[in-house]
Amino acid sequence: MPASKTALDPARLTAAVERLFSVLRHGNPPNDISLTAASTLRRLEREGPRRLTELAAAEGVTQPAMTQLAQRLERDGLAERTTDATDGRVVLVRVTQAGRDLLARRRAVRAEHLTALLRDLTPEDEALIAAALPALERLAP
Amino acid sequence: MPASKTALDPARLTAAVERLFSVLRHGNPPNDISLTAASTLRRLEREGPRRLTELAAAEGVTQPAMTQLAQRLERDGLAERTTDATDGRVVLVRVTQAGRDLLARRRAVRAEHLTALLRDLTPEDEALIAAALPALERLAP
DNA sequence: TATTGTTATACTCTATAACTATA
DNA sequence: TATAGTTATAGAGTATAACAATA
Repeated sequence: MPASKTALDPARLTAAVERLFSVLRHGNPPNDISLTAASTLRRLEREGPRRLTELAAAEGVTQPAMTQLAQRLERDGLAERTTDATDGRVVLVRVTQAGRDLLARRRAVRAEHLTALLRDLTPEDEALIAAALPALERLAP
Repeated sequence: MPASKTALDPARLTAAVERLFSVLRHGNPPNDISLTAASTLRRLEREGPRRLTELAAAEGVTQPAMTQLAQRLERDGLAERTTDATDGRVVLVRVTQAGRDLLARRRAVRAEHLTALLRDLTPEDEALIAAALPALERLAP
C-alpha cells in the first residue's frame, strides 16, 4: 500500500505546530528565560563548551546578540565564559550546574503541562501522535 | 486492540515541537512581525473586531502591552482602532486588508518552507504525520 | 590583513505602577 | 467606585555600524 497520496497540508501542519508551541509556552514557569537563551543552554548541555561565533551562527543571531546573551547568562549564573589558551581572541561558553538545573526544571514543568493536555485526548489520538513522533523528529532534526 | 500503552514521551514531543517551531520560524520572511502580533492579527481575522482587554487576555499579555501592540499595528497599517459607540471607554481593534494580505503572504512563505522540508521525508513518514495531524489539532485547539 | 569579540546606538516587545476618562 | 485604556519607566532581546585585540 504505497503512500503516494499523503494529503499533508503544510499550512495546516504549520498552524498546528504554532498553536501547540503557543500552548506549551504559556505553560512555562514564571520568569522563564527566552527562546534563544533556552536553546543556547540546551546546545551547551548537549554539545559541550562552544565559541561565541559558533553559538551565534547555530542559533541564527548576530555575534553582538550572542555576546550580550552570554553576558546575561553569566550574570545569572547559568553559563561561564572562559578564554581559549591557544587563541587569545576566542571566548568559550559553557553551561554551569545551575544552568543544567534550570533546564531540568523547565523540562519537568513542560512535561507536566503536556501530560495534562494529553489526558484530554483519546488513547487512539495519543497513539497516532506517538507513531508520528519519530517522523516529526526527522522533519526538524 | 486497546491502546493502553501509548509510550508517548511528553519531553520528546515538547522538544520536537520546539525544534519544528524554530525551524519554521527561521524560514520566515525578513522583517516578520512578532509572535504576538501575528497571533493577534490571526485572531482578528478569525473572530472579527475585538476589544483591547479581550485581546490582551486572549494573547496572554498585559493591557499596556496590547495597547502598544495595537498602536504599532495601526501605525503599520495592519489594524485599525475605533471607539465603541455605546461605551466611550472601549477601543475596538480590527484587521485591515493590508493585515489580511500580510497574513496570507506569511502563510504562503511558511507553507513553501515546510513543503521543502517535507521533500526530504519518506512518503511513509509523511503519511504518519498526516495521520497524526487531527490528533495534534485536538491537542492544541 | 583577517578573525574574534565588544561597544554604541536604536528599535521592538514586555512588565509594573501611576494616571485619565468613562460608566 | 469600578472599568477601559494610556502613559511612564525599566529591562530583555535584537540589529547594524564602528571599534579593539589577537592571529
